[in-house]
Amino acid sequence: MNEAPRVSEAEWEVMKVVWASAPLAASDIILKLTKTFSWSPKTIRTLISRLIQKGVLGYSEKGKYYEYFPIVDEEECMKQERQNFLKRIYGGALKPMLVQFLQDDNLTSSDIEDLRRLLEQKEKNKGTEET
Amino acid sequence: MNEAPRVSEAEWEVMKVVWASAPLAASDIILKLTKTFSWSPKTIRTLISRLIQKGVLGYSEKGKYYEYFPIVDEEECMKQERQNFLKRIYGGALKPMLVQFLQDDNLTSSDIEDLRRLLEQKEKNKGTEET
DNA sequence: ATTCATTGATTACATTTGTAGTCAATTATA
DNA sequence: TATAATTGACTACAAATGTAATCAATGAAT
Repeated sequence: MNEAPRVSEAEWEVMKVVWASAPLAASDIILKLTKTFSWSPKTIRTLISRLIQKGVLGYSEKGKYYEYFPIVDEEECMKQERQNFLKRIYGGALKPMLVQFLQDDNLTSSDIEDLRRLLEQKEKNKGTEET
Repeated sequence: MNEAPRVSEAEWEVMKVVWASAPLAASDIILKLTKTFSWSPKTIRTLISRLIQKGVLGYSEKGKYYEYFPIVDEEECMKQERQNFLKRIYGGALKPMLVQFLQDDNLTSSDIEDLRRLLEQKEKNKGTEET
């Protein structure tokens, strides 16, 4: 029921903008992206077209111009990307991956505390889980 | 000093095999990969060639055939992939990413405990860090 | 009203990637 | 040894991707 439309790296940047502030006119998308990337407006329009073809971006004629909005859910897509990454690089082994990310050492003390609390919570839930 | 050779997904699978058991003859690489993927031996040889062109795979004439070995370090490459992923999907924000991975709920109780211990350790180190 | 700029559709083109096939030399085998 | 299979170099080709340009229609600005 749910095809997996491959969103390329450049296309992903467009989706991020749209997810963040949809609905948006093409010109708005272009404005935001040209601040971060050296992309021609033409290029960005191409990316938009492709996202529409792929069925992940939608549009409606609002007023004189199109207004674009996401068709697919950001959380869902991110989850998919997480799973792809995990599978591709770690063969799906979550813990080793987490350990390495933790060892990359980019966490503040308060991040660490938050994560510990989250894990504590998880552990408790495990305890009360149904078999 | 260190160009970033883009290793594609299929190529990455070849590297994984080589990292795991180098040095290997092409036929060995092919044997291992055809067990997991429906790739023609020709395809795998193409991937090997491209990896050599990209400078991430090396070979030496051992006996009658080539023996292949990795030029780049697996840990380094994985770190690079982690960073790419983190940047691309989370704009570089490590904690949110970790939280989501944790919430995907694929950890056993003992995984969770290990991670907690690791975080505890990290927190201690933070305490004794030089400014 | 005329001209310029913008929008969206369509087309372009090089590079990368997936997925092989060809071919000459070499090796293994009948 | 004659023949078949394998190896490695080179070639092939379509789809995806990055990166635009062209073109017709529409809207904006003088």
